[in-house]
Amino acid sequence: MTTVTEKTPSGQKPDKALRADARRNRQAVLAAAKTLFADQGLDAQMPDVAGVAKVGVGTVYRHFRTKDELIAALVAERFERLAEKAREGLEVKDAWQGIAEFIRFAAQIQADDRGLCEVMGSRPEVMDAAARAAGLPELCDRLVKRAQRSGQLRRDLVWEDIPMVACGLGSITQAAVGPATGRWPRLLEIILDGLRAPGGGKLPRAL
Amino acid sequence: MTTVTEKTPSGQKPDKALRADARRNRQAVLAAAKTLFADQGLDAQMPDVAGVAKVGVGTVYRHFRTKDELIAALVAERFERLAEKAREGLEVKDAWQGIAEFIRFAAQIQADDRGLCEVMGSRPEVMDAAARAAGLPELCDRLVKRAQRSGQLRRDLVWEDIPMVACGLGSITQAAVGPATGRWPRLLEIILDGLRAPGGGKLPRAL
DNA sequence: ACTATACCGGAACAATGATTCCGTTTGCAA
DNA sequence: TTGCAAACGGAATCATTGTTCCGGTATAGT
Repeated sequence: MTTVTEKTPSGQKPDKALRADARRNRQAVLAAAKTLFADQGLDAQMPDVAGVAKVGVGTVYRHFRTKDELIAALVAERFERLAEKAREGLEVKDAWQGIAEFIRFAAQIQADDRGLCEVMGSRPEVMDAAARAAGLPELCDRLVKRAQRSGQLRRDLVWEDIPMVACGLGSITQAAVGPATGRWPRLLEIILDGLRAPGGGKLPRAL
Repeated sequence: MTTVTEKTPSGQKPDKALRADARRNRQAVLAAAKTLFADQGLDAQMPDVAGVAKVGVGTVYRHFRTKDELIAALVAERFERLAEKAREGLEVKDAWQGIAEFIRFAAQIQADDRGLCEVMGSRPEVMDAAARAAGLPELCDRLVKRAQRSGQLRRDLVWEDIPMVACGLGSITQAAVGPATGRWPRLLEIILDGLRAPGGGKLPRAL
């Protein structure tokens, strides 16, 4: 069962033990997929991915067994970045700043990636898995608790609310109905405003 | 060109001039589609719709030329209800109550309908068209202006923000990650809280 | 009852797009 | 250099689903 030469078509970080051209192609595919899914959404097609990567479809499939697996890889990468940002947030002096920055980042990441938003909307399981893998539940929990301890975040929030808010922000960024494009950052601030602890906190509500 | 006997396969309200069984079947199809799309999302299949409606596929297609047309019909119906609610909101004594109720309703409608959320997420044009047809831009504008006049709603909101907020709430309701199901109403209240005019308004922020 | 016709059912068709297959090419270790 | 396993390309295949077609059936006016 568990041979040393185990097949790892898409495994975690097996950049080793790959022939030079293979490694290069894999990167090309990932890059192509990233931009294609980002601006065409989830129904960008595999042949197109291959095309943009200057590679045959077969090659795409050698690196990622299915379209879903490719998407999952992309999602994982995003969540990795998110988790990183969360850790940074925990370092920031001001606890509120820490969590607020994290949420802003999450919104931005989605504003830039239609595909990500669609996964969020139509495949919660995938997101959930990726989030768990990146350790986000734990990180969110810490961000929340810390900001609450400092009295700047509403007492009634729990970490599970963070993904929801992030998700909502994601679709807000995409929902730019015609003339409203670019207004989402303001809504983001309004929501953050709502998350702040009533009364408490360093920054008074009225600015 | 414009004959009196014009074909109206799916027209507005041609419930008249339809044979009894046809009218009945049309209703059945709509009902089936409503529930199927509501809980399976947009990729519920036409044959299934027919099946649930106890009707042949052909019949579905006689009433709705394409799947998109069927979806559009469903969406239109929802927006009709939404518009109605908006008009009610304009009648409510308290302007804030009026708009808040409207937004709550919009959130609920989406919480109950996965398909609607997906249309929102992946086909803004359809939504836009339906909203326009139902006169929602105008209605939202009035709701917003009225609540602002009474000093209860943030001055910097414009009607275009309402669809965005509604959209965001929609995906929040769907994003129930496992144990968080049912928490969305609280988030809704938090957001409404953020929309209230700072300082002003009848209800003081601290409860 | 009778017929013209509006409607129905569902098998068959077509299009779209993911995935497989296999002959050819390339990297690299000996 | 040479040998060969690792990779490649992309035409061909398969699966899924929306949509069409047409022989049969129900409705409503006479």
